[in-house]
Amino acid sequence: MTREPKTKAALIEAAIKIFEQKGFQHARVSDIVSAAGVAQGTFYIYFRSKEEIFRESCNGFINQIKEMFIQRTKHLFDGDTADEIIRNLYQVVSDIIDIYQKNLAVAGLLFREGIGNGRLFKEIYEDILSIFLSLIEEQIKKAMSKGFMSIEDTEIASVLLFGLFERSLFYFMLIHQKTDISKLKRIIVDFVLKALSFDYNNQCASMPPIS
Amino acid sequence: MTREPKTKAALIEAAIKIFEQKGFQHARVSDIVSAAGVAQGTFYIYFRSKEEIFRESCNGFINQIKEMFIQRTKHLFDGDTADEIIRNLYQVVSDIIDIYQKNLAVAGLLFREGIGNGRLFKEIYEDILSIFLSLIEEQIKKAMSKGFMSIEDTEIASVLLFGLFERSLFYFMLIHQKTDISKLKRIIVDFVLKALSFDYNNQCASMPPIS
Amino acid sequence: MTREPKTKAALIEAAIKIFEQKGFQHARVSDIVSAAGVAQGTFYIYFRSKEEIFRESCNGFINQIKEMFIQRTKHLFDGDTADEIIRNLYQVVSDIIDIYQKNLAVAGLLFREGIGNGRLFKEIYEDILSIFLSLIEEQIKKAMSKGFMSIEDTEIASVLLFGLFERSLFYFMLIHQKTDISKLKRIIVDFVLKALSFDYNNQCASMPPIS
Amino acid sequence: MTREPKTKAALIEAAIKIFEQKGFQHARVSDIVSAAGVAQGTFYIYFRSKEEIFRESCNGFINQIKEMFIQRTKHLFDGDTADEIIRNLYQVVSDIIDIYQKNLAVAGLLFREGIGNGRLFKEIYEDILSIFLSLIEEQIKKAMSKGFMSIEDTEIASVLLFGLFERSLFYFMLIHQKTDISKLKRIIVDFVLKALSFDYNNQCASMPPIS
DNA sequence: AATGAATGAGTGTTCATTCAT
DNA sequence: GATGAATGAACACTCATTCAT
Repeated sequence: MTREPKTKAALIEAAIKIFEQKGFQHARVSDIVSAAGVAQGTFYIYFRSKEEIFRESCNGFINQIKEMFIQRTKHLFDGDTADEIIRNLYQVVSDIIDIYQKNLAVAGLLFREGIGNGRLFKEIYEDILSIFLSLIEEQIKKAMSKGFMSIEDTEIASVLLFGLFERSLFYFMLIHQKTDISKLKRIIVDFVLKALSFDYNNQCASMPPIS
Repeated sequence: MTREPKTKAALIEAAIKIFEQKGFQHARVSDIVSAAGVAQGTFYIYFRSKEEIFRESCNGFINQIKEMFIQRTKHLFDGDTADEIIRNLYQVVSDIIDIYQKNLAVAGLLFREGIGNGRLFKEIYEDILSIFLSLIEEQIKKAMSKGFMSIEDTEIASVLLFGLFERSLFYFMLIHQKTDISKLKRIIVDFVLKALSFDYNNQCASMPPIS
Repeated sequence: MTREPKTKAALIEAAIKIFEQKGFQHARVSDIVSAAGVAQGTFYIYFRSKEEIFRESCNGFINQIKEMFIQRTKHLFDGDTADEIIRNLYQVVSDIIDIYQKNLAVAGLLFREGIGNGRLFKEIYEDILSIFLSLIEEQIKKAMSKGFMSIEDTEIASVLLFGLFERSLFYFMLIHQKTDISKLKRIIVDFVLKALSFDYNNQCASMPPIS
Repeated sequence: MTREPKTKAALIEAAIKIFEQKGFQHARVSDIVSAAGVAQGTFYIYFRSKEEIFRESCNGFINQIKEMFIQRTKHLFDGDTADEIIRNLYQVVSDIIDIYQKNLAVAGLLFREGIGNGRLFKEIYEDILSIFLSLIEEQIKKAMSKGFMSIEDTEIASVLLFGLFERSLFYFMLIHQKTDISKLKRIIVDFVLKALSFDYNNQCASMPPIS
């Protein structure tokens, strides 16, 4: 386990704070270092540039979501009843939102500042996009093979799902921060399943009482 | 009606081209004026700042979509059969995508560069968001009152729909420009209607053969 | 005739002064612009970089010497008596030294600062070197063909002459500024002619009383 | 006699290599230490500054030439025939060139980088200049007193000789490395002697067959 | 309306040097 | 002696904006 030096962690923490406050463009490296309590030059021991610390600042969040998603979806369709699958899906949605909430500052960075700024965008946002699109598509295909749903074009469906997720979290977490989160989770699951022509069968698809 | 002077139009055209090439941040006013074939100072006769020309560059596109949307949705639920509504909705989706396609450069500006960049974002993107969210929500309420669908929370539904639209067009028009557009239109309509628990009734909801 | 803008000339003049005082490395662009009485940004209208103004500062001097040399040596060996040639050569030497003296600051720049500083050196000094070596060699060959001297290797001779000139002017003009210049001119001519086995014949090679 | 510690020697060796590659200005202390395989801080145990290691890097070469010159010229005019003196002078020239060749990297440093760079120049180059000028002048006076030559101004003559030597070695060793060295040695001796009005008498001044 | 030379505030980055371990 | 993380002063260069013509 390579211990991240304290200084680097302090710089990242400071960077997130400053980027959030001023936006990427208006954040000065000098703001970051003074917030981190280190000297100007120290910054360049750990980061090649302001862009690099931006990227690294986003990584923790991206990786958390990615890993969680991969873990949680492994057994998403292991159950055989619709009910089980609904519960599983709810869990995934719930976890994504929780991670989003715990990393609100970074999420803001990523979806507000990361998009735009030319170079940064291409490397960060489009990466995330392609990673999640393939993860989502994989799950849809699995669901289809298990007979839970029938979709004409899995790529298009994945993109629609991604967009629906990304922008709604962006809106409700960052712009309009007042919604009842557990209601949001429930509605998203329902919306998604219906949109994907999920076969609710004759089972009573009651939402789980999970927080 | 004062016609836009030639010079101003040339500047906007040049700005779109340069913003598209280099992104807002890296586009220089000097790039824009030299692309437009006018002098530095001329720029400031027509625009107060680089931000202003950015905003004005986006306006045509935003207004086209907004006006079309308002016109087309006026009679969206005037029909009484599901089939008519499906046709109407398809028309709206189709028109949005067509306008998007005709303004690809500006759409790219708006959804790539407009998001982010602090000040610009707040003023442009969140404006669009709130305008479209209320327009969408209004339609959903109309649909509910006509008995075509039943939605738990119309605000959340609007946000989900907006996100689904915005990001999917962004993806298929700007990043991954190879999808069969008419198929995309059809699938979006279907996806949206299912997600909104649209009551297809016992009618044969065949998609119209419209281009 | 393209008029050099006043501002550019002022910048070059200021640059020469500042470079002379502080050396290339320690001269700040801000020193130069404030000496020239213009704004920081104005510098970059006329020069791409600090290096570029250095190069341009040297050009006037280099070109003066080069043109004079070419003009003066055209008829260097037109005379048929040794005496005439000695007079002509004296004229060349004298003119070089006069130009050197009139451009002492720039000459100092070139031979003190221009050598070294990696990139600058290669482009400026070695250019001058090759230009003058070929000009000198050409003259030596002419002198040989006219029978005034007999040299084993004209390239080596040119290099020796160039070095002898360059360093002695450097020394007597810039380091040790107290020598009797007309004596120096006379001795250089004599030194050079002897070194090149010039055939003084039986003529009385009295130096001309030219200033 | 305290032997130079290994580390110091490694640093000097590395410094010469890096200075040669990048030039003094662009050589970083960090380049030198990493080439020497030691830590940043170690550098400052042995050298007060980047300038100091530059100076020390040049010292070996300068001292070698100086010592050789002093030794070899002790008996330069001990012989009474011109032939002996020619042989002796050839030996000096030959030894200088050999030392130059064995220290090509350092010689390059000194004559490319050492000149220029303000402070460094004054302390290093002008030192060398004055040392060698006095050594040369001393020899010329000795030669005059022995009746081998007759010179109007020994200082000017010394400067001319120094320049001729320095620049020609610089040129043929560092810029244009293809000349026949033994030919160069022979021609320099001849050039110098003629320039100094050396009295070849009626002796057969055959060059020695030394390599 | 148009010009384009001039402005000058703003900042990312470098790197020689230090010092606690 | 050796380390290497930390320092922080220093500066070239950019470019949106202005304004006299």
